[in-house]
Amino acid sequence: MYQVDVMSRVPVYEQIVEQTKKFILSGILTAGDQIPTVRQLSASLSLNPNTVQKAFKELDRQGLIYSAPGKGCFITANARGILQQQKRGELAALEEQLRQLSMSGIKKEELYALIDQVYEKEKGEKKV
Amino acid sequence: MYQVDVMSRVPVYEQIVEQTKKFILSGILTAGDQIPTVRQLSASLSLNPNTVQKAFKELDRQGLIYSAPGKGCFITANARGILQQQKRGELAALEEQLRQLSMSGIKKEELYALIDQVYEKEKGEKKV
Amino acid sequence: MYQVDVMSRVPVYEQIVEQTKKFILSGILTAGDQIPTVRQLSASLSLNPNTVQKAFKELDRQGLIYSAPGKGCFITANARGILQQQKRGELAALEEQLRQLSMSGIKKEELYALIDQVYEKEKGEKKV
Amino acid sequence: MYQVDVMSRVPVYEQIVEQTKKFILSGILTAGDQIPTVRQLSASLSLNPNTVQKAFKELDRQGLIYSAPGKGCFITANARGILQQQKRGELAALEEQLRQLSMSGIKKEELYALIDQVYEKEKGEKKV
DNA sequence: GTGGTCTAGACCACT
DNA sequence: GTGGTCTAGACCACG
Repeated sequence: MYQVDVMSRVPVYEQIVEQTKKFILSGILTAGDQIPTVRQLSASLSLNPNTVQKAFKELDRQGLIYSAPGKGCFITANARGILQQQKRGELAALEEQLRQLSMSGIKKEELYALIDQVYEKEKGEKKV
Repeated sequence: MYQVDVMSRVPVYEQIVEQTKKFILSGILTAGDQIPTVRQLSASLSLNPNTVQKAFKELDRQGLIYSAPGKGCFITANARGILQQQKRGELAALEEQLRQLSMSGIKKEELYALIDQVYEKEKGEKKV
Repeated sequence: MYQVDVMSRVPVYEQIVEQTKKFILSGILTAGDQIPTVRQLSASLSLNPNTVQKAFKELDRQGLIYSAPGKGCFITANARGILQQQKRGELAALEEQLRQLSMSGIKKEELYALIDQVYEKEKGEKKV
Repeated sequence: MYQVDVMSRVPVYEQIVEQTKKFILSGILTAGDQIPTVRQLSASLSLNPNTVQKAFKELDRQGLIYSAPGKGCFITANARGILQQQKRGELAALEEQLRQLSMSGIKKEELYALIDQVYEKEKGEKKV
């Protein structure tokens, strides 16, 4: 399920955070689901337990998981809602990005096409 | 012209690189133009010359500027072209980003509107 | 293993880069190997950590090593291949060099002999 | 005749020195010939006279030219001989270069071919 | 412990 | 004056 790239310049713990978020957003992990334990994950990814611990602490801080001592970590009830809010907040950053693309000769239509492509696939997945 | 945020998590030298790229892309700096000297910029931004130097070296490495020791640093002939190519290459990353937005309940129409807004402004600037 | 000449006109950090390349090409360092840490190397060569850091960053940039913050720097999987390609690209420069030698009265046969000498030694090493 | 590349990382004055050497070696400039004056060359190359002056000083130092105050600079009688001696001394450096090529999978035969190619052309030029 | 960034200030070569 | 390199030493994030 999880996989990290140690060669990437993005910190390993952040990769775990991002992947967990992706899992929640895409519905692979839903409210109440238990995520792997620190030991399990650190073993399967050959990582230092501290690294995994740090990732989980960050997810906890953002209110996406809660830890039940002795039992494990679980997705919070409103994890998905929190993430959707976060993403909406990132729209501003997207605007700046689009501005630079517009100055790079990328045509409006290319972006339209890209959006359509992503949303079509999304639609298809929902049917499943 | 230049301005940096030392509190940001993104390295100062990288901020300088990004801003220079933005200047090139937007036409503020064009082929042959001299950019500020290391000393000028480090003084005006209250930075250590080494930090600015590091930024310039990175720009040189990417082929966006060339440095003529004893004279200064200048925008290369095809700097803009290189940047446009770079941005085009980043379209793939945008796709993943859009995928996450689509899963966050952001409507296709919101993205269309954002694009239109950016490209309209662009059009206006071109008229000037 | 490493050794630098601070009196040389070629920058120390570049000497480190070149030596590392040589180690990779000769098989002393192979894919996955960890190279000395910044602190180790700077201490053993009596250099400032920054100088070594600069060398490693350059190697990283060329795709010959990757740095895993908190762990160390390692030879990339295709480092050797990249180097072999680089050297092949330098053949053009060799041609100009040979042209000047030919105009300096150096006989063709002297160059043949030099090549044979190098390739004979190479052959000998392969046997070991 | 002369031409410099300000974008190169090799110093401009050194480019002038190298080109002059090349002219001597190839017979374009021979003993007693007058080379351009500092003013002429700095004007035609759009360079600072100091830069040209520095190049000429270096050529003088190496015994390749001598300056007759008020008249100009001239190629010395044994300039060509000095250069041929210099090139011969550089054969050692070539050996190390060849060693690296041999470790890069470049075949002996490729080098033979390169030499033949250069020496054939040389031969042809001599006929003219 | 690791690498990455930054400051402070020096020296050099080049123009 | 310019950029390029280096030392000395600090602080941070990461594992």
